[in-house]
Amino acid sequence: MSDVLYLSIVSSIKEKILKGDLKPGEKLESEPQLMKIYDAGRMTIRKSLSLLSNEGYVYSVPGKGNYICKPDTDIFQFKFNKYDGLKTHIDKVKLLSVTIKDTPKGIEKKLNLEENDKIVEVVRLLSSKEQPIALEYVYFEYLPNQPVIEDMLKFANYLKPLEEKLAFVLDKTLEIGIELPNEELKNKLEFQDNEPLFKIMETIKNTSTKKIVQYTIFYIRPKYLSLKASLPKVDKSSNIF
Amino acid sequence: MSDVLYLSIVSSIKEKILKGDLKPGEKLESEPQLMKIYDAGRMTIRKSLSLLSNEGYVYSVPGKGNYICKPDTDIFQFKFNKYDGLKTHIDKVKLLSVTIKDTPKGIEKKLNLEENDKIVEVVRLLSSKEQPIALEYVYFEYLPNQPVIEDMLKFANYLKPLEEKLAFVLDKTLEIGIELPNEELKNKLEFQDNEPLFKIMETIKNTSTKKIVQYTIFYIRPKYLSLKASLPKVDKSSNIF
DNA sequence: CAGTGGTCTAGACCACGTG
DNA sequence: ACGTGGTCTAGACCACTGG
Repeated sequence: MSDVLYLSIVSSIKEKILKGDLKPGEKLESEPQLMKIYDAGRMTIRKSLSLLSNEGYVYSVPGKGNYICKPDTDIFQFKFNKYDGLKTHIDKVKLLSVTIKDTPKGIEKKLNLEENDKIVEVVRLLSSKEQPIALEYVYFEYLPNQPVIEDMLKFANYLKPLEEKLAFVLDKTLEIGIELPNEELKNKLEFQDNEPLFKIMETIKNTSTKKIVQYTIFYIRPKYLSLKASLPKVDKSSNIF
Repeated sequence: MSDVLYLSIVSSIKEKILKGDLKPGEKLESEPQLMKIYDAGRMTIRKSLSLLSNEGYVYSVPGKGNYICKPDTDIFQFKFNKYDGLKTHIDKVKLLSVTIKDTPKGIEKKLNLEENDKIVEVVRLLSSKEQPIALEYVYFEYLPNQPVIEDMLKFANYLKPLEEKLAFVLDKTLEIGIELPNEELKNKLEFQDNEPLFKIMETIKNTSTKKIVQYTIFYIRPKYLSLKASLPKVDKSSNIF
């Protein structure tokens, strides 16, 4: 029960679905019927249906009716940030190298570049107070006259401000894999056993220009990374309907 | 440009955001102003704002105004299904064992069970035409007089029908880790090197009863599992607003 | 054809935030 | 007091679906 009519209608219908009175695929009462049932105007009913639709409970077919969804339980959602989402606080970010290369092996396809283009490779080591945790390789197109180096030294996540500015145009993709470390990785991460590492590949693409802005490979020891996902929750925070 | 007024308003405002004329944090024109700008009624303007809100472009503060969002770029979404989401088709599902145990070590906390409760452990091997791909341990409470065994033998995913019926009440959680296989895992998956495995832990909880319905550990060779995630896309499929 | 959902308007009242 | 967004209504017209 809510003091707002359309929310109380939402609760009522949701309860019927949860109790099983309304089953996936079944048709709801028509909107004129719902108006009578809940003593509400049409737009109020439709606001309720809109909310239920956003939350994945209901869909509608023009000319036919409103129906209960058969929900997809296979979509998981997880919040992930290379720097904030770790189990340990990152105390040090050490810039190992910044290299301008002109023959990137294996990476050129990822960045959609021509053969003559140059790319910047940034290698950074992330450590807690005690020990190294992760190694990061960042690749992006080399554009002369762009002073990125200073920002890289200053900020753990130097792309963050850019991301917030361009966020609506950026499309990020993650791929998670496993890799057994080679000697270089072992040395840089300062361990000697054959502990496998998470290999996280992040691609950032500008959807306007269709170009890949950045490609990152992130190696991290599993004990420091928590990869938890859950079914997407719909935020009811919005009041606009 | 769309033949539907509120959609054309959405496009117009979205374009302004993408071009950078409207920046995150900035205030939109007030609703009465927007009514004049677009020559539309209030509810039409609000429908547009509603859509923009659902897609993460706009939020509103009662008594103040509508604002451009500072989007969160750290939430990734991926579609995952233990059985359909693999790189290889699963040809065989071999039931290795079904055991009723009364002292589950390490699992009892996960299932919120009392000490005297019994649980069922189901071990299954999933194989392609050529070779074993994944090993699965499923744990759930043992309830006498419930013939689950037959279903388990018949269906690769025996919980699937149940899931679809109860989907609105089920809360699924995934955790992804890495594990170096012990001898048992190596033998069952028929390989001898030290290839690390994805360890995927799935918890299924009934949100009504607050009980954990099922806990699954899924070991899979990395070459057969594709774990790709992207920023959540908002489906504009819904016509209810 | 009647019934359904989709779009849109004009207008009302409220609670909230700022002066 | 005024402007803002939040809720709600009554009524209109349209396109689509079904018998």
